[in-house]
Amino acid sequence: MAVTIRDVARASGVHVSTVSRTFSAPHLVNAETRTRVLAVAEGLGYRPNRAARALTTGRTHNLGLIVADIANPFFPPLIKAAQAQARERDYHVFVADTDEDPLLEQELIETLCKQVDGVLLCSPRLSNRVIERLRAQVPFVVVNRRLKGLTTVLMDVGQGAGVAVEHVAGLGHRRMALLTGPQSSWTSEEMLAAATLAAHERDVELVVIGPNEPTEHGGLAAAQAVAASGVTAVLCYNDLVALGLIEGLRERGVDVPGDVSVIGVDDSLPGRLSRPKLTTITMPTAAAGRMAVDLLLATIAGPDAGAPPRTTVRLETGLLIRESTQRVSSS
Amino acid sequence: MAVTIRDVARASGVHVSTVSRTFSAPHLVNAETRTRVLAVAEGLGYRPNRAARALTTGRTHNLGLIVADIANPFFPPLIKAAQAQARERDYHVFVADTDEDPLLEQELIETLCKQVDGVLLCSPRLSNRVIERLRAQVPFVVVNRRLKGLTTVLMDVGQGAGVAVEHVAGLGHRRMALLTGPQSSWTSEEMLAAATLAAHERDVELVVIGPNEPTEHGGLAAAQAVAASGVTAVLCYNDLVALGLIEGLRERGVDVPGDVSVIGVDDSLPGRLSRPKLTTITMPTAAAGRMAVDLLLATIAGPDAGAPPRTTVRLETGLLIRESTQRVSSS
DNA sequence: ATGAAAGCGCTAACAG
DNA sequence: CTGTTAGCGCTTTCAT
Repeated sequence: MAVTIRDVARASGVHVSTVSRTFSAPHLVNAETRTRVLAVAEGLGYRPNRAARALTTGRTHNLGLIVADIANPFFPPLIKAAQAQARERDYHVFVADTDEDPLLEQELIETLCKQVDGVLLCSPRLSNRVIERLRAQVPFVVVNRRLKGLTTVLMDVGQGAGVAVEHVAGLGHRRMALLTGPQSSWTSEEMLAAATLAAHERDVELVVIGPNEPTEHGGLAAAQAVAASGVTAVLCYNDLVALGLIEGLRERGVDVPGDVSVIGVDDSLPGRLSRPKLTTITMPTAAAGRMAVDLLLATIAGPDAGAPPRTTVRLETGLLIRESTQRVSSS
Repeated sequence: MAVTIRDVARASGVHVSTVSRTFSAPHLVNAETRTRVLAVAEGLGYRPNRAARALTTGRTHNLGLIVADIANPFFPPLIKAAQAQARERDYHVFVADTDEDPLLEQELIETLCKQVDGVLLCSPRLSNRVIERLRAQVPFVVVNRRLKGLTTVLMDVGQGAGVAVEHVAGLGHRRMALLTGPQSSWTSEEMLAAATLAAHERDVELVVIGPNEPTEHGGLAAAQAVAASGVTAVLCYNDLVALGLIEGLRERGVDVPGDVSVIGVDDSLPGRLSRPKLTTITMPTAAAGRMAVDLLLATIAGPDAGAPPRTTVRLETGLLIRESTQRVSSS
């Protein structure tokens, strides 16, 4: 077995509780004793057993991070940032992929919750009812979904969508399409609402096409409808859809941005590396990940720690203009 | 507090040990009692506390997964697969990103190891010496690095590189470059060795350029050297480097694949969606993730479980020919 | 087949 | 400031 607190106690001639204090409340122990114990612990290669500690403190110092699809390029930067922030705060994080399956998501939360102090739910597919029930078991912070009474981090894609429509209108486009995402997506709803409003204001006609699968296949499949719609600009649910659409349009002899301007959402790696470089709405995924972790930790600490119990943080998005949008051709 | 085994015992009128058995050794308990206990547990929403269980059994049912960079598109499919496989086996997984920092990697392993039954090390940056020392603390399985006496999952990129050189030679190229990766990368060394051999056999001149940063920036930065080298084909450390290179060449008026053919490694999403579609060596990342988890679990179970203690699994790679390679122009 | 009791590694009052 | 004493939730002999 590994070296325990008991070994350290014996080797340094003090009681276990003193060793314990040395690690969890150093100020309560004599400086001399402390350094001695520390030295012995170091020498023995002692590492506190967090699971055992959790048993008495009720704090595991672990977080759960649940996402729909790790392989979706939107998530890795978020996971990376959340994980880094957690480590900074001395927390480890379980990462789980639900494969877009609500039942699996629920099962995961339930088995995980005994082992974590809180759970980060990213773009959850679970029904509000279930989330409501689960939150009694473990603190939640939700990313990119609006949920009454829960701490939430939102990336304000609506704002970005508005700016995108402005951009397109400014380039002279009068007729544009919006490729929506999955039915249950909060992001998609936000985009729809904001784009509708902005289009109306700028007197741009908006054609809504969807729902679409949130992948390149979704975009590819929508190319037919886009080509037939006669629009000269398209705002897509995400970069993947945009990239798939561009591919589909190309197959039909429609040039981007020559004939049609295309805008994505996420500023994902594929969009940055594609040709033409994708104009896209930037999502503050890393900031959202860090923020979500801090809010979760604050929630865990409890209201006594001066943390606002239920907050909704709205992070700004931006429009990154690259090569896939251009002035409408004067044909 | 949450509902414990004690609550279930009280509510179903049996002793805690019986409840415990109901979950961990069902066959040792009377069928009638078992169903009753199960029903009560279900009704109370009882979930065993894995951390507490770990304290007595020594098995946490958790795995650690350590990668250099979650945001590198090579890793997400591997993480996803490993995580899914682990869940299948009733294991949860901690995911940690080392930011390519060996010290952080070591620290992570040391704090994690008390909470996991084993660790999956993906493309570790740690020195062999340190790994050697750490393996005493916790079972390891290493992905994409050759390590004496450790269970290892290798993706045979050397084989793929050989095929790639064949492909290029078959297209009439007589002079090609290899953009290597980071100094410490096993993958890079394998590619170098195999490409050198294959080039020699096919009487192709091989120019080695590197080391390069394993990102699009690395490729971009190498474009100058590639353009100056006068090669007509380039095999790159990974897709990102290839994509960066293509971008850099384009800026210099060099067309891909018109003037230069480019091959990447990974079959990552950006390569699939870029233009021209990248010819690439496919890496069996998902299979490697699943395999690594199963080998790790076997290692944990111990040699008594009939598992080969130290295996080296070599997974085949392939060449996916798309649009970034073509017959050498007869100029 | 079930109960009793001890203990996993650690923390948390409570004494002293 | 340090030692004593209980447990945290669960498994595991050992009895019964």
